[in-house]
Amino acid sequence: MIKRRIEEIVKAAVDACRKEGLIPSDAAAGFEITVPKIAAHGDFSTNAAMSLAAAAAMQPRKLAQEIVARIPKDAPELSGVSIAGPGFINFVLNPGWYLEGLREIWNAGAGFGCADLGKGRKVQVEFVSANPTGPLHIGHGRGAVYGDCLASVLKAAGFEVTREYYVNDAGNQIRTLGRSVYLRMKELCGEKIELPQECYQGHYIVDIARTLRETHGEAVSAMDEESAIDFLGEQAGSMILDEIKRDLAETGVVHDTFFFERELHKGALVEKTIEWLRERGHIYDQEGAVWFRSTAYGDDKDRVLRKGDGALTYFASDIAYHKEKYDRGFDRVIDVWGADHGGYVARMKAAVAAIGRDPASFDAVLIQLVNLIRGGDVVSMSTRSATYETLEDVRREVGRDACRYFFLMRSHNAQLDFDLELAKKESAENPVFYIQYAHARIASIFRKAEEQGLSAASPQEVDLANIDLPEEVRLARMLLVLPEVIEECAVELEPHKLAFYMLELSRMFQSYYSKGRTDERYMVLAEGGARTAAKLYLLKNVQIVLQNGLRILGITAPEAMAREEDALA
RNA sequence: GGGCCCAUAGCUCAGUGGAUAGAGCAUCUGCCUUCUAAGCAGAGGGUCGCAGGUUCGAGUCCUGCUGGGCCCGCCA
Repeated sequence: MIKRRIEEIVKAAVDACRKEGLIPSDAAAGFEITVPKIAAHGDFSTNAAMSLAAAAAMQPRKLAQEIVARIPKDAPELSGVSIAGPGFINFVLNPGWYLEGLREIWNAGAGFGCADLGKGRKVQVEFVSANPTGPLHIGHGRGAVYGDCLASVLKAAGFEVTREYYVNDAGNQIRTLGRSVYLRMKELCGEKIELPQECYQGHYIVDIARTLRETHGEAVSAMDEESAIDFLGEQAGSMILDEIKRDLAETGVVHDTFFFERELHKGALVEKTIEWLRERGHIYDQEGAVWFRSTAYGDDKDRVLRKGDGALTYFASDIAYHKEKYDRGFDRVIDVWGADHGGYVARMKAAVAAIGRDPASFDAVLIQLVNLIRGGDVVSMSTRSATYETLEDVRREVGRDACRYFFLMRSHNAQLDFDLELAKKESAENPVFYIQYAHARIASIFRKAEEQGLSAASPQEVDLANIDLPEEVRLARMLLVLPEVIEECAVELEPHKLAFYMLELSRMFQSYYSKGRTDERYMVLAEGGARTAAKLYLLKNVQIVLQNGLRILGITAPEAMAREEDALA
């Protein structure tokens, strides 16, 4: 990684200063390597002289001179080092070094971009986890795509990742589902019913009732009401879960494991966990209820695990579930929740601490709301009524690729305006289209090249001197940044940065490509000799990076952009 | 009343304690005989919500305020 190399160079120079007593050996080593906003300031910059000036009792610029003096003049990576402003040390890289770096992309191919941040540690990403009581809405969709992409990013960053879906199949909601189906079934039999407000109102309940009536009608009519409701809840829940799985699969989201709350109860794991906590002093009884002392770990109030009526709370199951996660051997646990669960973070962190795990190994990521925009207006969404926008509707309308990209193109902790019209546009305004178009253009050039009997030079035979246009060097440099972007996404749990990177890279390529229209030096297939082979070599690397980035985002990399009229023909 | 999130160009948003705060859309001006113009180049447009503080340096960190979203149950 380029940045790391610069860091090593600066560190060596700073250490040399230390050895000579210019900087006290106990001074904090803190300095940063950054990319200046302004190109004229070079490719990389460090604040080392400024941050160490106080400890060295020197003027920053003076110290900068001392540091620069200890950087080898003949470092192959560098073509220039200068001191600027209040004491920045700026580095201009040797363009040839970037171009040499392309070899790394070519050789790694689909593996380029991977980093070793995770060092094989096991991380579980739990996401979606919607109760199987109805179809997924767009809020679930955002969480699903975020969680999936985060998992891919973590995998690329060197973690061993498991995608998990937690199914609440034991609570009241499943009973309510059972009751809703039960009533609809009676209605189908010609009875006049009244559907209570807390029941699920959607039409899908009627469909499920009809199916279950056909398959299990007789059995159900033989049951008493209570067992019928239980039975129907279980059946309907499993049918809906199948639908959710299909819906997710069509969105490109596939979980490795499904964990059922029922399993916890079967093994009496919730009770066992409460006892486990009790033995360690985290539990007390008060007013007939069993309490968890979460305030001991920073929660603002203690929480009930077993209610006065003897029933376990949802939170009790959650603790048992999370204990079970760690017992399965995960070094790190990430939960992806909707923003409305913000109030649960503190108690869950407390629970992780109480079960003897490092709270820092647990992250609850909150995904903010999605506003659907159609024609400039917010399409309002109400969760309880049957009128909310489903993930499936949106995906069918805009397509899977656009759907995913739009969910990923904003930081998860900011609300997202999802513009349906924009997502459908086939023009540069639509970022998904634009990125895919960049990939398709490259594919098209390669098709043309093949027709002309041309192909990319291999790293062994390419003459890098033929890649000499400033835009080409910039492109090469941009390509080499991918591993750093992925690391950043993984550290900050923010895959949207990859989405932005992809857009920026696409712009860079599209701009370069377009110059070929007016300036032959930029035209890839212009002269057909070693120069063309070198340009194709560069383009091949651009294509690899586009493909790898798109793969992590879960978006297809098309060989050609089919016009709508072509598709119809 | 308390907690979490958000506030940056007309609009949608990037922005790692660094130097002159950036994109896209929209507006205006150019560019098609060429590898896909489904595109490209350029111009204008800013009190980074407000007020303090921390320091060599703050859009970024801290405090207070204003405005908006979500949440605050022995619900799930």
